Amino acid sequence: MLSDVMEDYLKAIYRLQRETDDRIKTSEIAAELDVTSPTVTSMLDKLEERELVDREKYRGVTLTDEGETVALEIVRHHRLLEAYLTEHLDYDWSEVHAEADRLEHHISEDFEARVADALSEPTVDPHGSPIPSADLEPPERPDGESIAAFEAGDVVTVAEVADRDPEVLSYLSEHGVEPGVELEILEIAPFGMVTARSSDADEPVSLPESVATHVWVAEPAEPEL
Amino acid sequence: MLSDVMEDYLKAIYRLQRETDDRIKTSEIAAELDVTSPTVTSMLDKLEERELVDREKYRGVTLTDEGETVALEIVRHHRLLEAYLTEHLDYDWSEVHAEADRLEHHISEDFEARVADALSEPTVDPHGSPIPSADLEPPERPDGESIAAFEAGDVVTVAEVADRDPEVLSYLSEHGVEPGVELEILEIAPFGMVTARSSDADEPVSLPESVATHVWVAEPAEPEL
DNA sequence: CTTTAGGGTTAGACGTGTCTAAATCCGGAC
DNA sequence: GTCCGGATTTAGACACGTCTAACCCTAAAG
Repeated sequence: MLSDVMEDYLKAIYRLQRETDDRIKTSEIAAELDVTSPTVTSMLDKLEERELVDREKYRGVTLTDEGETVALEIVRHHRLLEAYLTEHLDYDWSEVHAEADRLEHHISEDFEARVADALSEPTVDPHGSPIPSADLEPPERPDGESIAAFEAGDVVTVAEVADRDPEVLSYLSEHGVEPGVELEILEIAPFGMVTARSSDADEPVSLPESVATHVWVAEPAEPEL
Repeated sequence: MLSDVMEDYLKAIYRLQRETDDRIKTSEIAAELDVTSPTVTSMLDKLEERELVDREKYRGVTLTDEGETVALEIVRHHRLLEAYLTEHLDYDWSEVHAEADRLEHHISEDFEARVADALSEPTVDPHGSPIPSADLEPPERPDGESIAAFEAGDVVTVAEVADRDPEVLSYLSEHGVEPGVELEILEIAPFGMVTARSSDADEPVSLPESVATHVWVAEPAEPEL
């Protein structure tokens, strides 16, 4: 049996691994979870002991298959909960993250199944992030691009908004930037700020680079399913 | 901020207080929570420190008003969750206790409000237990009687089934003993076993005293609401 | 009033997860 | 090839919640 905290570390490593594709360093995990480096080191000792991570001292960790499975289970819980909260309890997609973070460790397999069933086995959460399937097979990396990679004049469809800050999300929500909308890129400023017009808003919206890189678009020739 | 564990102690004391109406002894709490007496003593130190319980060393505790409010909040969470799970996620009333026990500490006030709203502010949970109101005022003790207090020939309406063992509950459920049904008392055996016929089952059912005392009936002349 | 059985509390330990301070390692700069 | 700065790990402490063993209080029996 794993503690909630261990699950949080595995989830954090999983997320970082998705982003960087490299060994994950102590300090990255520390930043992600808002703890100090020695705390991370001691937890990595325990996770290595349990063969949930592969470790090279001083050079970071990667998840073992078993560690990845645990992480996927938590991510599945998290995203199913987010989807359920928006669909059935009237939450806005910008609000669900914190609630899901608190509940994800405490639901039973039975609960998970009933929620998945109530939602007809959804494949993406309200942010457009893929929900791991019930068998917890590692999903394909669905490679899209951030809107920061496009140019003025391009028109793209938002697939995923990969931010977790509710302030940012609620701003995006209010300005028509959410999964499914079309965005016409109006300008990419030299310092990375993206200005775009949403099919879902009257006024254009400008996003600093740090936010724009979290707004993802599926590959160009992706037909609607 | 209180820990989950502290909340569990307060909930346990609250429940015991409802039953016995007396100072609650260390050993009772220990039995309720399945921990040892010294563990309870040290937790009582902390709860007293925070003025959540009134304590007389060697003679037990009672909840302070503040402690009772915390307990009511947890009980409200628990019972709302039970109601929600049966109403919206297709759980049987005999299965919901364990799930609610795990979730009750981890839902936000917002979540609580949305669930209550989705259920239209319910006043009883699926076991017939009263759900504390949102203002957390201590509810009246709704004094009913256990079916063990009746005699052969009496016909009563089940108001509450105050057991938490899922095995017992599922047995009762299968034999037609649940809140709302009518029970014709057929026999009270000398050792306390109650045999009754449910309006909701073909065969009579016999309940040992330990179970029968958990099946409650509202006061005699209670009109249906 | 005294004794005593049984429950309550104290003492001391342990595992978890966290911290700060100190020591140590790695890798890039020169 | 050596050195140094920044990151990592080690060392040691602490709060929490739990335990066992030992001690002590209360209340009931006589």
